[in-house]
Amino acid sequence: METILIVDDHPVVRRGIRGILEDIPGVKVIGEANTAAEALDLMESHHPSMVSLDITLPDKNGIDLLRDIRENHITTRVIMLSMHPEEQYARQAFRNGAWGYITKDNLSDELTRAVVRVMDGHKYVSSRFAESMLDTLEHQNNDSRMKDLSQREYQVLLGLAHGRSLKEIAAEHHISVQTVSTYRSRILEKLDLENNAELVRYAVTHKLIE
Amino acid sequence: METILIVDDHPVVRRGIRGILEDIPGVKVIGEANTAAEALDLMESHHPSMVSLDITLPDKNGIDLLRDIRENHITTRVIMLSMHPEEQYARQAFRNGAWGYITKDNLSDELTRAVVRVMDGHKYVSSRFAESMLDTLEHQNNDSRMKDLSQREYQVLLGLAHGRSLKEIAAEHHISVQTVSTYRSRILEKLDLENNAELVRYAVTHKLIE
DNA sequence: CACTCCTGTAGTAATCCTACGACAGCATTT
DNA sequence: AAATGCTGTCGTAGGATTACTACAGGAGTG
Repeated sequence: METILIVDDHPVVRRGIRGILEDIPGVKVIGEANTAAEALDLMESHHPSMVSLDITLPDKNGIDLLRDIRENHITTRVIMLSMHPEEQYARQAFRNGAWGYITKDNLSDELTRAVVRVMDGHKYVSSRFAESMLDTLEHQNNDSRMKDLSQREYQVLLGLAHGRSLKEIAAEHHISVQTVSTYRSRILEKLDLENNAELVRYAVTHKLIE
Repeated sequence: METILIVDDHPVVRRGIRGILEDIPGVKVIGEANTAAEALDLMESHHPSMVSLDITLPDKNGIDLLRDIRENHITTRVIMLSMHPEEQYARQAFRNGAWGYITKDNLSDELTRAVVRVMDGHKYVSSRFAESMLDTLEHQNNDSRMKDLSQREYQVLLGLAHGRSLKEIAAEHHISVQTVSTYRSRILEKLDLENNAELVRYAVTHKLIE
């Protein structure tokens, strides 16, 4: 019996996921968490064999939580769910030990497939993502600058592109405003941009937002 | 019997919403659409009395769809769902005849409340918005249409979108930095934008730059 | 004509942002 | 092993930006 913990801050989504998972034979949902803290608590008490983890959580970045989980619960397999096909996150997810990465686009189909695959000990990547990964590999000439951003830098890039202030971004990631500002400088440097306006344009043309 | 059409491009979310709605006595979900086109088709064939409509759809902006629905199905009441609490959308939604606006944050609770309220002929706004709504309505009594930008404002819009600093723009036009800042404020107000990032995006999508 | 809206303009004070410098822990290279 | 480079993290200080407030002249309206 596979025991699964659902981590997502949107109750509707949790409900949807629970429904999907409970239709899979041999699977039991043992709990739902809507924050990283709650998730860790529940992991401590229930030791689920699998976790369905959203990348965006209120108190912590999903990737960070993934790392925490990997540290203390090595056997637990994590499937990351993302609302958007942001490739950068997918790579980071796998780099940090995720077993699956799917976007919520066509979750109903994919989640089942992913869980079944992972139950059998395989890794799972959505076909959609596989394609875009190929794409990326092919087109890396022009776009390779992106991959050089560190995780933090990427987070800040997204935040700024979305119009969040340094202060907000800092709070979101629990770091100081100055740190965020440093990342911003490094982003501009690495991507050869001059100012925030160019940064936003960069994000738009590279489909990181909208 | 209230007949409801669910419009959302994320199957999980649809599933969650369907579950919630089907728990309300007197409610029947008569279909699910994941694109605007599909939604209009289903409306044509089923004439639902209510629509649960996501603001972001693949083929069309939710607000636009809302407008279409209002044009051809005046009696159908629409409740808008949004993933994020972007107030400007809420305003637009009501301006375009929505009956309810809720964020998916705490959807399970709110959706039921909203549907029940709307079934009874009331409008529904999550309390979270109530305040900012009032604010806006007050402002909009006098003026609801979006006026054009003045010459100066347009110049500043272009300058900012190009990434020039207030200082540079001020020098360029021989006016003080504060004046430029005032124009900026008026631009944000008039175009219903929140910050410079949105301003840049606006300029990009309206082809004012690049 | 009186009234209101829009536009151009700017000051003040409170914040915000940014450039720079620092430093420690890794990873990679030599 | 020593050197180098990248990453994550901050502090300081001063310039930049912002929200507010203000006011005058012109346009449009009842």
